[in-house]
Amino acid sequence: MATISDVAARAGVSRSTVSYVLNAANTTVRISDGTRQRVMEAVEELGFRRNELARAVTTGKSRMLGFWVMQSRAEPVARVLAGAMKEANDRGYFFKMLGMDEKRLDRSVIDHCQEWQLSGIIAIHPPHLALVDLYPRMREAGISLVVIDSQCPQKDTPYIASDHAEGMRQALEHLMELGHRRISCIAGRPDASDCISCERVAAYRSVMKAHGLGDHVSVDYGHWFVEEPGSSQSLCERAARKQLAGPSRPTGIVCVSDHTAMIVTRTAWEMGLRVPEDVSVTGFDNLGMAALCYPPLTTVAQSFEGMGALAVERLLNQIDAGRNSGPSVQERMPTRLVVRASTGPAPKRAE
Amino acid sequence: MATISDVAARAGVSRSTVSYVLNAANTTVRISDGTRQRVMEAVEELGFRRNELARAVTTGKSRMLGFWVMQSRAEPVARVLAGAMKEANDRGYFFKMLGMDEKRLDRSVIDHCQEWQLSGIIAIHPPHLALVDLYPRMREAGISLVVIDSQCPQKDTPYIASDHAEGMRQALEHLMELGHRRISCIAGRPDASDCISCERVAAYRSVMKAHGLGDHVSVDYGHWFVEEPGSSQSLCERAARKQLAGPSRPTGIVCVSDHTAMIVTRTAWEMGLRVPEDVSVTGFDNLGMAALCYPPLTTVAQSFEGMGALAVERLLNQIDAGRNSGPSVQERMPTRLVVRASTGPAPKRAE
DNA sequence: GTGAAAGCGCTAACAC
DNA sequence: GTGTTAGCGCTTTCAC
Repeated sequence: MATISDVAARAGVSRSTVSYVLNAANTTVRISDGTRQRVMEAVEELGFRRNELARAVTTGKSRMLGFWVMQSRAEPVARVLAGAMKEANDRGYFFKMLGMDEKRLDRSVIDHCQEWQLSGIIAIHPPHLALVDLYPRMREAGISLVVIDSQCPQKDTPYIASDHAEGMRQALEHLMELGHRRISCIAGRPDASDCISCERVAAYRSVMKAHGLGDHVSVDYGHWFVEEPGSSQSLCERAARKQLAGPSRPTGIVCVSDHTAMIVTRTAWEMGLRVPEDVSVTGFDNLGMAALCYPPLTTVAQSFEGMGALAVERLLNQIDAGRNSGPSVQERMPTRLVVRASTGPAPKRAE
Repeated sequence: MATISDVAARAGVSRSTVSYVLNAANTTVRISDGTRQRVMEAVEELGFRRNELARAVTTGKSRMLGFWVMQSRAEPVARVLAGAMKEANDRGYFFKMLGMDEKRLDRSVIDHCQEWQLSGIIAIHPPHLALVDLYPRMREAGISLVVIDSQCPQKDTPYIASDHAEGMRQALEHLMELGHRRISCIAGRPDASDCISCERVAAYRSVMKAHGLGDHVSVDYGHWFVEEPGSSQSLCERAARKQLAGPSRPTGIVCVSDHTAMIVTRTAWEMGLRVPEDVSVTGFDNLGMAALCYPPLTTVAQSFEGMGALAVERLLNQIDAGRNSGPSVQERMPTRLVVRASTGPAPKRAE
């Protein structure tokens, strides 16, 4: 590999001159057109590629960001990452992958950031405990952080998530417009740390109350998302069976995730109930499968790609602002209701 | 950030001594326990973290691998990445993300590898054209490459994919054991470049023939996988409707992907056919949704994580072997049939 | 066993 | 405008 010295020699100039023409954008130094020509030609002829590693050492900026993922939910993670990468690449940054289903890295994330001079990291749904421990230390170490979709983030942690409450409201009001009044909810596991689900459930309760349907509020708990399908389903299924049994069953069920909604739908079929004729079901996420299943799922779409892109924007702002950046913000991405075929008019039933 | 010099000063030794104790594993030089003690204490007290960037510059090895993804199919990509990362981390390597849905990087992949001293890259389903162009140049540049699941890889490209033929055989023989004889196939788009689908279809044909069912061979084409559900479904759906119409319809349908199978199943429901009572359906992939839909999908599981891990192993072997590595291999990962509820005994019907 | 010194490839303050 | 020089943080050869 040709180095900058080789280029300098070939062009008959000094190394710094070469560096200047290479960094034309970042420097005030002006190089004459003739020299620049010769340098560029030499670069071309030698197939020279600048060593970004060395560059990062001298400048102290690696232009690498970390992407830290715990508990991978495959599709959302991939989509957030895709959105983040697109935005980062546009700005000349790249991602180094950290974590990904690892309970923890062998050396801590902070060590890793320091060793690799990472400017900052995006952490996607880190568990509460990991975050409580980590964030103050990162702050102290001067490493920027933006969290996506964590469980119970502390109030001062820069944080991006969907507007769960708004999403839930969209789903509920959609059902209400279709005439549903008896609407129940199937939520994530009742685990206190699971705030994403909690937020949605809280919204369910308050929207129901606001529409004078407080008496119909009914929440049961399944699993939040599924890694190993086996056991997880049964919890959700049990919740669904419980709610769907008997004549006073709900006419609509809002679920806190597409996974949950799929299981609820399946359970309904298995119980001889038709969706949406007998019971309408809504999901939350709008994963790929939502469009494919039968009936195609009415669900609240999250903009995973959008969250990724926004996270990068916030992260880079933070980095540019230096370590004494302004007060960190928590932001909510708008959700969008996607109406498909799993919801329909409320059946007329004796109550 | 403390540097190695700070540590040296504090421990009262030279910088090289510090470097030696830090690299105890890689060097033959032995340091006395006393000195090592003092150095380690200094490291501790100063909270010293070695600058891996600088280290990479001097050694010329970045211990970073590239993960290049085109045309993201979210879940498979995420799972391959997870498997690859686990393996890489165990060996002290990390991934820098390249591509991800970008049609191409602004600077070419090769430039990027050279600039960042990447030891090698994993490319997941790169399009045929990209690969044809790229591989020889990478070879020339001395950058190792392992391809996962490409369309039509050249024979000399190190390549890992599922044993599609074996997987298709598993699905077919499962149906045959259940008494099915009239088994049709729904494949990816008839696009010539789509060899993954082609391999499965070819296997379908040959297994059918081998069992004396050549007369029942029937292939129709939908979309291979779905990014934007809207239009894609209709193709698959049309194929399914065509096959399922009339009394001489197949009793079993093998699909080349879970996506396809979901659509076929849905179409069957919509046509008033029951799955599996009237028609059995198999998928291919075993994505998360396969366990959640109704009925839960019998499908051929691919070990995405396994492919990722194996790719890393092969890549690192290649890297260790130097640029004149042995003949590159193409490997097949075993598949595993997961029997769920979308398949059942063939219905007795007048033929 | 330890240190001095040269080097990795690049940037940037300073001179001319 | 361009070159000289020092420096980024680390590794590694070579003496002692």
